Amino acid sequence: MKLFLSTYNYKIDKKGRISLPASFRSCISEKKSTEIILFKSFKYKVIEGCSYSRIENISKRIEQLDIFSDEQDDFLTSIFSELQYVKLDSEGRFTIPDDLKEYANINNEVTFIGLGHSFQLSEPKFAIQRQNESRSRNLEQKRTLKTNLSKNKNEYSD
Amino acid sequence: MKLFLSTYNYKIDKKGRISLPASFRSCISEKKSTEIILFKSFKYKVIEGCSYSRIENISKRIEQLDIFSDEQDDFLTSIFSELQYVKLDSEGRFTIPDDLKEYANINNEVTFIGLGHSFQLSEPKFAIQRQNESRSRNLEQKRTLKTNLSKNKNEYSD
DNA sequence: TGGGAATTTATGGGCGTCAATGGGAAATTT
DNA sequence: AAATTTCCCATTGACGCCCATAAATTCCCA
Repeated sequence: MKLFLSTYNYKIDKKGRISLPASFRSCISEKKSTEIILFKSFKYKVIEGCSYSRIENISKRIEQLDIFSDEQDDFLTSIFSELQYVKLDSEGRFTIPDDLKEYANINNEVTFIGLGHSFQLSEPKFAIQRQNESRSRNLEQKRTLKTNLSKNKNEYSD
Repeated sequence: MKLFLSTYNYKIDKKGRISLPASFRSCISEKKSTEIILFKSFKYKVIEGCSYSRIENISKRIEQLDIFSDEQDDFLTSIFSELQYVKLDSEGRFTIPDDLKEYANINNEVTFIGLGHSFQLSEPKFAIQRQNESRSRNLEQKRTLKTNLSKNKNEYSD
C-alpha cells in the first residue's frame, strides 16, 4: 500500500460532496475499493480517515499483542464504535457525515493531511495551526528525533 | 541503491518541466519507479528530494514509536503532510509544485545537488553560495573531519 | 587506439486524458 | 410528491504520453 502524503485543500460543493485527492484514492485502491473509513480523532477536533484494510490490521494487532492496558483497550473500543463506512461515487467524491462535519467545524472547505497509513480532514485554518504546532514541537525536541531516526539505520539499505 | 552524487544545472521549460538528472534516475529505478518525493528542507530555503522507498523506511521507524503518543503524532503530521509525490514523465521530467518553487526561490533554472541518500534542488546562485560555505567550514575543521563525517551522516539522513 | 556509429540525454511541442468541480436526471426513500 | 442519494455527463485547466531534435556520451570495430 502506498502512503498517504502531502496536504490538499478542496471545496465541498452545493450537494455536500468533496473529492478524495487522487493520490489518496490510489492508496486505497488495491481492490478498486470504493470505500473509506472515517471517524472522529480522539485528540483533536479533526476527522481521521483511512482504508478498510488499515482497520483490519489494527484490529489484529489489538487481538494478538497484549500491549494495551484495559484503559487503552476501552479507549480503542470506543473509537471502533465510531467508525463509519463512507462510499465514494464514480468520480471519487464522498459526503462527510453531518456529525463528523460538526465535530471538526467543517463548512465549505476542507484540508486533507496525509499521515502515512491514515489521513486527516480538517478545517483549513485549524490544519495550518496544527502543522505549525507539530513542526515547532519537533524542532524543540530535535535530539529525540535524531536518535530515533538513526537508531535503526543499519536495518535499512537506504 | 546507488547514491545521489554530483551537481547538475538544468533549465525549466515553458511548460514548467525539468529533467531529473539521468544519474539520479538510476538511483530510484529499482522497480522502474516513476515517482520521486519532494519536500521543503527543514534547514535551508531549498527543496529536498528522495526516492519513495526512503520514505517507506522512515515510516517504519515512526511506526515503532508508541501509537497515539504526541511524539508519533507530531512526526506523522510534520513529516508526511509536507511530503509530495511527484511523477516523472516518460522522458524522466517532472514539474516542481508551486509552493516548493516559491519556498526555494526557483524560477527558470535549478541546481541539483547529490547528497548520497537524498538530493537537493535549489536556486543556482544560492547553491554555489551554500557549497562555498560548507567547503570553507570543512577546511576550517580539517582536523576533526573524520569524526564529523560520521556525525554528519545522521544529520543528512533525513 | 581512434573515429565513426549507435545510444542516451536534455529539451521542445502537440494532443489526449484525467482531475477537480458543477449540475441535471433517474432512482430511492420518507 | 418532496427530499435525498446515486448515476451520468459537462467543463476547464493541468498533466501524461507521444514524437522530435540536437548535443553529448558510450560503444564498437577496424
